[in-house]
This record gives sequence, structure tokens and C-alpha cells, in this order.
Amino acid sequence: MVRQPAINAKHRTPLSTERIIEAALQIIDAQGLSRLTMRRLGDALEVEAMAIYHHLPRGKEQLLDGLVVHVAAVPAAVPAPGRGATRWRGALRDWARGYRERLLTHAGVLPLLVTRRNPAALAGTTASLREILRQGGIAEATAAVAAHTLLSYVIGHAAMEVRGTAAGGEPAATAAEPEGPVDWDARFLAGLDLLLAGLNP
Amino acid sequence: MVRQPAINAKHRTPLSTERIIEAALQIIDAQGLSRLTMRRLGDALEVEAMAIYHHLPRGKEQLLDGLVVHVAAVPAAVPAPGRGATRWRGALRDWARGYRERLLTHAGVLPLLVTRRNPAALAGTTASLREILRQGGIAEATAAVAAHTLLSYVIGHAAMEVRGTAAGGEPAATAAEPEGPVDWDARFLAGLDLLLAGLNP
DNA sequence: ACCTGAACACCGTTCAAGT
DNA sequence: ACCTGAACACCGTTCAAGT
Repeated sequence: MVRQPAINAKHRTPLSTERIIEAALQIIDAQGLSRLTMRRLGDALEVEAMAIYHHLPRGKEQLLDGLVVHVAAVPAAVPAPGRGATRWRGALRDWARGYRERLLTHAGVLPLLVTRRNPAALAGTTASLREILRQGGIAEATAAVAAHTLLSYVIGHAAMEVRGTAAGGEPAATAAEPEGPVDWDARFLAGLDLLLAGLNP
Repeated sequence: MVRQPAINAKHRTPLSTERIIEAALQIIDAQGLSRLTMRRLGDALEVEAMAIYHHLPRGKEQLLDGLVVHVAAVPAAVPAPGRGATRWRGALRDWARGYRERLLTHAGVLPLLVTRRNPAALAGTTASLREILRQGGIAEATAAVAAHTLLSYVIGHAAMEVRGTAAGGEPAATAAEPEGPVDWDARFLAGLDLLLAGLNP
């Protein structure tokens, strides 16, 4: 007869940086960034908090850096090199919509995107945007500017939406919103088109 | 002969919300947001930390909300109603440059701008931007979009700059910045013009 | 190699007490 | 009214110890 595994099995699936970051993201999405604690994260992984340090020696700092990369390092899909008239514009538009959605579903990570100084994290993302613009016939210098402008707009707009949405999530117009509740989706798309319209090869 | 004040004078200038927020901002600017502690803030004000709660009953939450308003609630100056051709464009450009500079000198507050849900904080700022656009002959609906777009861009770009600048502040091009060190000022102005050029009455 | 337990130096906040 | 002192329930992290 095979021995029953102990209640606290010693040989369960071991920890990994992947699993740690995913569990941390779940806590942030469900309860908010302020509730992400090494002790709580340990609980979620059914492990003592101190076990995490074996995989992330730099501790919580390293965890937060990993979360930013995990959420925000999403490159844009470069379209096939056939030069359609509005092809690259569509590619940028699609990426912007998807990227914004990702930022909003992980809104708790947004403040980390601002806090963590890490030039490398978004290097791939900006590079892919520049490449799309370059293939669209935009000059190298303006492509660099436009890539940065687009990324700044998407991140900034997501930040505005998160900070501008009241905690309770009430629909009525308050004194704070004299024009009534904002349709953030429509606002985002209109601003995006305004920005893309300014880009001409 | 006048009595010498005691070492710990009982009747020194009393605390005020103003003084508390200014002291907090000094700590953030000099040492970073993570070093802002109720106890350290008390030290800076030569008071026990618990005295702060008498002026800010909601504690640190209220302090952080106050900091956001203090730093980010800056309306744009609406130009005289004479309709110069590029007058309103210049007004928006000037405001954006000044606002960005303010955000960067208080970069430690930037994550709070994203975290704190407070629609009221930026209502005056967006209203002033809409007013400038409206006087420039922009239709009401597009003015609302453009105001949001501009503010999103400025905040997003400042966030990108802060997060994209390495902690040490080294000038050399690293693997993270394949195109070499970014001229953030130039980037910002170029993107700003790209955005403003898309606005036509 | 991987995890635990106890300990340390901090936090924000409450609450009764002082003046 | 305004501030203090002590206390409470948390933090992140170190470090020696277990398996």
C-alpha cells in the first residue's frame, strides 16, 4: 500500500517565478495593489512568505518589476509588408485598442508602470511601433516621435480613466463631472483617430 | 525681561493642512514617495506623527489625495477672447509645457495621480482646456475629446519619461535604449505639435 | 535545493490622556 | 482645541535551521 501524502505534502509542485507573478497579478486584480503582501502572496501559493525570496532574491522590488514586464511588455503585430493604404494605420489602431484593454483589466499595475524605472521593459513595444510606422513610409525621426506619442497617449488615457472613475462606480453625474458620465471607450477612440490622422507619409 | 521659550515650545506656530502637505511634498521630492511616512512627516514638522490625524482625520489617504490636488490641479490660462489665428494653439502649447514641467519636478506624485480615484481633482484643469478650444472655434464634442487627449498625452509622456529614465541617470546608450539616450524635451514638443496640428476649427 | 520559524526594525492607526 | 505616549495589528526582510 502506497503511503498517503502528508497534509502538507513536502513534494508538491515547486514554486517558480512564473507562478509567483501570476498569483501576485490575481491578488492585484481581485483586491488591489495595496493588498499585495509577501505574506498574502505566500498564502495564495500555500507556502511561507519567506519561500518567495528563494526565487526572487531582490524581494518585492523584483516582484513588482516582473509584474510590469508581464503586463506591459506587449509588442504590436507588424503587418505583412504589402503596402496597403490604411494598413499600418489599422495595425496601430488595433494594437492601441488591445493594449488599452490589457492595461485596464490590470489597472492595479498602472501605478507600477509609472513608478518602476526600467527602460528595458517597454523597449520591445516601442520598437515594434516604430517598425510599423517605418514600413508605412514615415521618416525615421518622426516614427520615433509618433511611437512615443502613441504609447504615451494610450498609457495616459488609461490612467485618466482609472483615476477619473469614482470608487463606487456610480453612473449618475456628480458635481465632479459636470458634463455627466464620460463614455471612456468613445473618448479613447476619438482621441486615437485624432492622433493617427496627424500622421502622413 | 521676556521669558525664554522652552526647548519644546508649547505655543509654536500650529499645524495646518497647508503646512502638512508642503512638508510631505518636500519629503517626496527629496527622498521619494516610498520614504513618505507619517512618522517621518511628523519629524519634519517637529511634531508627533499622531498630531497629523487631528488635521487629516482620514490619515494618509487624505494626505495623498491632497498631494494630487496640490500638484495636478493647475488650470490653463484662457487667452483674451480676441480670435488670433494661432492664439489658442499657443495657449495650449504653453500650458502643456508648464504642466509637464510641474509633473516632472514632482515626479514622485505621478503614481498617486494614477492611483487615487478622484474625478473632481482634474475637473478644473480639463474645463479650462475645453474653454480654450471652444473659443478657438472647435465644436463642443471634439473640444471635449481634444482636452482629454491633450491631458492624457502630457501625463502619459511624463510617466514614460520617468519610467524610461534609468535610476542612476547615466548618459550612455545601454542595451535597453538601442537608439541611444532619448532627448525627452524634444520628443515631447514634437509629439505635442503632432497632436495640436490635428486640431482644426 | 528548497522551504520554515523566529526575530528585527519598521509601518499606519486607535485611544485614552495630557495641557 | 491641539498634541502626546503607549499600544495594536500589521509590514518587508534576515538568518539560522530544517528536510
